[in-house]
Formats: sequence, C-alpha cells, structure tokens
Amino acid sequence: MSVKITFPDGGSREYEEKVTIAEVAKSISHKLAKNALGGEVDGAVRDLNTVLDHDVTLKILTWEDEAGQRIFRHSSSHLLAEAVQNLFPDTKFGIGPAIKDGFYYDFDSSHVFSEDDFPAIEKEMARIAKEGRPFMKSVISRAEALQYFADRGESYKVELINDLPADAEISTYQQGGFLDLCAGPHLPSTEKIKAFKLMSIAGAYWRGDEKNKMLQRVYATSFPKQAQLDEYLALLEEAKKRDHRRIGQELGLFTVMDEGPGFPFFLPNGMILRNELENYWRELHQKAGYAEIRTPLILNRSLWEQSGHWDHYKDNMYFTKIDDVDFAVKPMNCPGAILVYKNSLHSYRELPIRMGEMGLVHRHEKSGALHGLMRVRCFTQDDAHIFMLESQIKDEIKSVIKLIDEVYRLFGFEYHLELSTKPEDAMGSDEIWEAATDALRNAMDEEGLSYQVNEGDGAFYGPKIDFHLKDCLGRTWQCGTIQLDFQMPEKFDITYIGEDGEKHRPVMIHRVAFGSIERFIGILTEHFAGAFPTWLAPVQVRLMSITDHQLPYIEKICAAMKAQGIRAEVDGRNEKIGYKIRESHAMRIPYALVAGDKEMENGTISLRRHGQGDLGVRDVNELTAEIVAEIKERK
RNA sequence: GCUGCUGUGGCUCAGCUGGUAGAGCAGCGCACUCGUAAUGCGCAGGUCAACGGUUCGAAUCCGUUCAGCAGCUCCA
Repeated sequence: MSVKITFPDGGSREYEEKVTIAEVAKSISHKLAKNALGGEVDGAVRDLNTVLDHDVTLKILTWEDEAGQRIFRHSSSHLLAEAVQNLFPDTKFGIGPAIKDGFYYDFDSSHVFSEDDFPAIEKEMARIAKEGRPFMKSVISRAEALQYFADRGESYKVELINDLPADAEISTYQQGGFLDLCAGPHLPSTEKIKAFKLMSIAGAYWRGDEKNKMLQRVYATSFPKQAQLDEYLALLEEAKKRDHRRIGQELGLFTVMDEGPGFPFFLPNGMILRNELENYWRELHQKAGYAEIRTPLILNRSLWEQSGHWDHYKDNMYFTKIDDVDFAVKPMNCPGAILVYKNSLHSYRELPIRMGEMGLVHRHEKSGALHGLMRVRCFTQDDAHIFMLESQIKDEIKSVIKLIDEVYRLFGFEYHLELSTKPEDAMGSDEIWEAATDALRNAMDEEGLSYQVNEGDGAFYGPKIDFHLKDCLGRTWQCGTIQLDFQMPEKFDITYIGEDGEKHRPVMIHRVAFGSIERFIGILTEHFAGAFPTWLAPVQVRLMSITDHQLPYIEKICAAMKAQGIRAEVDGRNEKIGYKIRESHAMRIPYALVAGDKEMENGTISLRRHGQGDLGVRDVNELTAEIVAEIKERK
C-alpha cells in the first residue's frame, strides 16, 4: 500500500509503505531532518514520529514555524518539570505550556522557589537534555489516568482529567522518570534542547482564578542554539533601555513618588509633550466636528447611583463628603457629559452631537497592578461622547475608527483590535446588547478589519472595540476604545425632539483615541525610545559654541528661533564641544547646532541631527525655516 | 489584593558571615578658551524607606508597615 504525501508548495512524494514524519523529512534532505521539530498533518500538529499510513498533506515544522517553536518550548517545559521533580520530589505539578518567547511550569511545592535555585535546576535540565531521553506517548483510559495521578497525589492533574470532555483521547508523555498528562505533540527527544534559561518566578493562581491556591510559576525560555538564546537576552537588555519609566527619569518627563502611588507627577519636559499632544488632539477634533467641554472632578453620589456606577463600579471609585453629603471623584466622564447634553433641548437636526472632553478620572487600581504611566490611579482620557440617531450609528462608528487610525498612523503605531461582549455584571437586556454588539461588528467587517473577540469583557453599559498598542517588551496595552451604549440614555432619560415633534431616545458612543494621555505617553516614549519627533520633543534645538567667544552669536540665533516658535536653548557652559554634544545626544534633542569662529564669520551653523550625526554646515535662515516646517507638519 | 524579589546621598550602584558608610555621574568652586559622544583639580552632599525588636553594638539579623520590580487576578 503506497502513501502519497502532499506538501504546502503543491509538490508531493510517494512512499511504498507507511512512513513517519521524521522519515519523510530525512528523505527530502539531511538538513530538514536535522531541523524538523514536528509536522502539521492535514492541519493538525503532530509528533515527528507520527506514522503516516494514508494519503495526507504534510507541512514539516521547524524553528521557522511558530508551531515548531511551540513544540520545542512545550517539550522544554517537561524538561524543566522533570528537573524540578528530581530536585524537589514532593512537588505537585500544575500546567506547563509554551508561551510567546518561552514557556512556564506551575508548581505546588513545600519548597519556596527563588532565583537562587535556578543554577541547580538548569544544571539538572542540562544533564537530562544531554542524556537524550525520548518523549514517549501513551494513550490511556480515563480510569487508568485518574488512578495513576491520584496514586501519586497529583491532585491538579486529576482535576484536569475530570474536566476533559467525555470523548477526549487521554494521553501521557514520558521522558526519563517524568510522566505528564499531555496532549502533545513533543520533540522526539530531550537532546534537541540545547539552550535554555530560567527567567523569573512568580505566583499564579491555579486556573487563573483568584479563589484558588496560588502556585509557583517558573518562567523560562529555550532555543535550539546557544547563539539564539544570547541574541534573545541581548534584545531584552535593549528593550529595557526603552522602558518609559527609565526614559521618563532620564529626560525629566514625569515621576511617581511614594506620596502618591499611581498618581504621576508631570515634570516640565513631560508637560511640553502633553500639551503638544493636546494641541494636536484639539485641532484634529475640531476638524472632525467635535465640540469640547469640561465637567467637574467631583459630583454628587446620586448621579453615580443613577448612572449605575454605584452598583457596578463602586470598588474602583474614591469617595468624599461635602457638608455631610456623599460625593464621588469621577472614574468616567460620561455622566458629566450627559448632564451637559441635558442642559438644553435638542432637535434631531443637531444630531450627531459630538462632545469631547480631556477628562481627568480617578480609579482605584490594586497596588500590584500599577505600572509607570501605563497603569495609574488617575489619568486623563481624551474622551468624547457622541449622541446620535439609531440610523447614524454605523457611520459614526466607522468615522471614529478612521479617526483613531489616523492618530496611530501619525506615530507609526501598529495595533490590533478586540471586540468585547456582554459581561456577567451588565445592565440591560440581551436583545439590546446583541444589537449593539452587531453594530460594532458590522462596522469593523465593512471596513475589512480583523479583530479578536473577548467574550464577557465589555463595559457594564455596553460592548466595545478596543485598540491595543505594544510596549517595548511586546506587552499590549489598551489605548483607544469605542463603546456603544443604549443604557445611559435610558438611565438619564435623555431625549431629542424628532421630525414628528415627539421626544425620542438618542444612542450614545463613548470613545477615546489616545485612551489615556498618560498611557499614550508611555507607549510613545517606548516606541521612539525617547527620541521623539521634533514637534513633540521637549527641547527641539540646542545651540552650542566651541568657545564662549561665539556665545553672543548663538544667543542671537536662539532668540530668533524662539521667536518663530522653536523650542531652542543655548548650552553656554564652559565645556568642550564633545561634552555638550554627548549630553544633547543623551537628552535625545533632535537638533544640535554648533558654531565656531568659521560659522560666526559666514552666518552659518554646523548641523548635527540626533541619530544621523554631523551633517555639515548650513545657512541659519534656511535651516530655521526647515525646522519650522517640520514642526508644523508634525513629521 | 496575592506570590517572589528589591529599597544605601538628585541618579546609577559597592558595602563578605553585625563593629556607628564608599565610588562614578549630576551639583558647586577654581583653572583651562578648547571644532563634533566625558579637560583637570578641589568642595559639598546620606536619620542606609519607616517603625519596632534581638544585641555591648544593626545599613547588615527578626517582625510590621510603606513603596518599587516581575508575574497572577483585574482593567484606559
């Protein structure tokens, strides 16, 4: 019986009898056989020693494939687990999956793991890896599996088995003395795992549930070659240098002090950035037909009861009393915006009404969740509320999507979209939620946008589209969001007068583009590694002289540049030019302009651009005009 | 909030198993007037996060609290 194997490129090979994936790889090339980690058989990922006994399509997986990396890292996690079992025999095992950039394993052990244990564990892993123990798969019955793991006190595995669907194939993989409940696939043997490193240790709730016991999670990574591991570690070091908390300190952008955990202080340079972003925001929104309002930080408790925040958001809010009456510090801007809407009567002719607000909101975040500017307890939302007819929903959502995209494109951000649906603790009927969710979904579909769906992650008053941006380590943060809301208009009984002269109920959109100015500045800082585009740079031009003989000359140029709106300053210190240049580079100042006697005589200046080095001598007026244009165009 | 780790002059960090603190950068002063990533010399600056305990003696050991870091949970 011959077997025909078809490959992704459309080519195929015939084998006289059944073959394993490894044998197929070997028959193609020696190199492929060496690099093969697994195979994708008719779309399903399989072990390399899977026997192919009928015609199939096959993709041989190597390190180049994400699925190949997952197999490699997953097997690495079993290697880690075996080492831990050998060194700390009373350890019970949770789960040990591959993740982006590595893998982890969750342990429950009387031993409290610390980084001091890492060398010993790594040494044991190396010993096992070198032995080249094969990963052996067995398919066993549910009863056998339960018996085996129950006998060994592996209560977490027992729980996992009990939760497997009735028709699930239950399999185990064993390498050396370690047998784990596992669906696979795995590498043929531990010997392929040449380079690995334990990275960190952290607590993690069993099954991600706060109510469960916290296990000890060991994070690690692995690669087929030591050079790849070294490269990865170097990359991590580089990423750390982009950390906005570090750059924020270096450039004097912001700081967080013990006196206000989660309440950032903005320093003069950070305020320049903020104000530039706000100026841009106002320009953009004015063009897009938004009005701007500002509502109070503190409002009466009854308002928050009416909005539903009291019932659904109380744990995240701060409260205060004024003359014995309860007030709350706003965690969101919407109730204030609705009061503004209600302040006057509205005709259908006015809709949609787009009301923007740079609103400072306070939310109580758990202490462990705080993170630089990314996660804080008070932040400024570049908020807007759109009041509209039902017939305007789709167009408004689309234009908000376009607006946010325009903002992110200006900075060159890549982002991904998520659609969050009705949470458990929601207001309103399923039907209304269904309609609102469909409206968001349709708008994205019609724009041809791809998105992932987060079931149950919506706001309590409506579903939302979230825009996620990446930080220096690839962690994603929600920035922009578009939320469609049928609830608040109902709760606050807001109306417009229709064509028929009767009162009707408008629909609301809540949306932010930056998300929070604070978080956005964090993302921006990491994206540019502190080297902001000129229009955002706190200092745009620094002028320096070779000796103090040229000081009056550059001071005059500086004054002229300032008069044209350039943030220019003179470094008049009695230091060598190399020293001044070094510092202006460290401060990521876009333009360093140097004048010696030659420049002074010719009315020129020597130009040095951040990241580009010395660019030669330029005419002062011409260069000034160029910088002004660059700032104006926000290039 | 939970688990682990950390907390020394403005910043970055030394300080082995307990014997009342040290460097570099930044700052200030003096000299040098210099051509594209650190000129030299000098000076000043610290209740070692806070509180309590052990000890003849604590930055160092123990406890509590606060803050930070990584992750979990939660979310712009």
